[in-house]
Amino acid sequence: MPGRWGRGPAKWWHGEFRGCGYRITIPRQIILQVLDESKEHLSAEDIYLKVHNIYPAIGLTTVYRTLDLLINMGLIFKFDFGDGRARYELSRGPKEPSHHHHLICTNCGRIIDYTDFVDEELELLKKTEKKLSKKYSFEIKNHTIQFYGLCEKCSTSKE
Amino acid sequence: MPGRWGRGPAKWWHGEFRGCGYRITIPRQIILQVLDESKEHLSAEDIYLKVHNIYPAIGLTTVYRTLDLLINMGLIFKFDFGDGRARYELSRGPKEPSHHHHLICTNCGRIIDYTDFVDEELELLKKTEKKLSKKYSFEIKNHTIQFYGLCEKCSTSKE
DNA sequence: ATATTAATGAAAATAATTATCAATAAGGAA
DNA sequence: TTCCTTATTGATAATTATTTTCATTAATAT
Ligand SMILES: [Mn+2]
Ligand SMILES: [Mn+2]
Ligand SMILES: [Zn+2]
Ligand SMILES: [Zn+2]
Repeated sequence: MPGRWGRGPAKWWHGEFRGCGYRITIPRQIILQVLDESKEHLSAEDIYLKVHNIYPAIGLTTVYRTLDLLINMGLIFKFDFGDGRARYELSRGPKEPSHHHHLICTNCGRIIDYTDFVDEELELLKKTEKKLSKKYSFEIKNHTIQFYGLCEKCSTSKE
Repeated sequence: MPGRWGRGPAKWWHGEFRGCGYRITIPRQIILQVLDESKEHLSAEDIYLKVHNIYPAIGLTTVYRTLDLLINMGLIFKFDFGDGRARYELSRGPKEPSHHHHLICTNCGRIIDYTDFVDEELELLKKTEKKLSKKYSFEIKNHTIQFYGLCEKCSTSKE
């Protein structure tokens, strides 16, 4: 069954791979597909299981290796939300620029993506980065902002 | 040699322990002492080794257990800077309120504490927290802000 | 189609953290 | 102080996420 995988229209990230001399393999394509289709914050094992449904030959090692590669290429971000495993998400889709921050419930682990910034916030962030860059001679590439606390459910159930 | 440890003036956190019904033990006192005396971001093993110099009977398990306790009491913060081990620091000393953010070099792992906020930053942060609390019914307890990039050394050595 | 070699996956190795459990010592009562 | 209760400890074993190894496979250029 030739063409079972990878024969569709070239994806937006093919160029990125080619430019770096990396091969476009079936595992890599499906891992990216899984990341693209999920709105959650997937762990390596989550990804492994999802890929496994589509391509059972996948190995967990390959998932880790590919995630590492994607991080270095800047295509995904790696997060630690305190549950003992790393979690990953696409840094930017072809669609919307998905920059956002996180609200993390320290009781149940729920994660809320927070995207509705105000101009004021973005402006100040830019200004702060500039200030820090100069003062510490630090070349800032990106940032994370996380708010910890109790989600609605956990907050009310604790009274 | 009675009074070898723990006979000095009562520390600021003794009340916190008593209030929770926790016992004030030698390991706990020395772990807090080590955290208090260090300006670095110590890992559990770092702490274990430092405590071991003062109190060789210490066990690594106790370090982990105590750190967990201190986190739950709100006396320390736990951070992940991406080097595979958690790092800890006192959340507030008796001296200065030490709230700060971090610059993290993704090349050499250097961590820079950043404390020189502007009023504008603090104000906006407060405002943002209030907005998020309301919109997502999320009870915000604290936050982390981390900037990733290249430190001076790594930035220049890469040209 | 063939050659080259990057990429893969099974398995073993690592390393941080957690669980177990008998021994110890903190803190209250006498 | 001395004794009692039980929270705390530390040695050890267990767990678990991630890495390393290495022989096999498959993506790409020719
Ligand atoms: Mn997110
Ligand atoms: Mn710090
Ligand atoms: Zn919750
Ligand atoms: Zn550096």
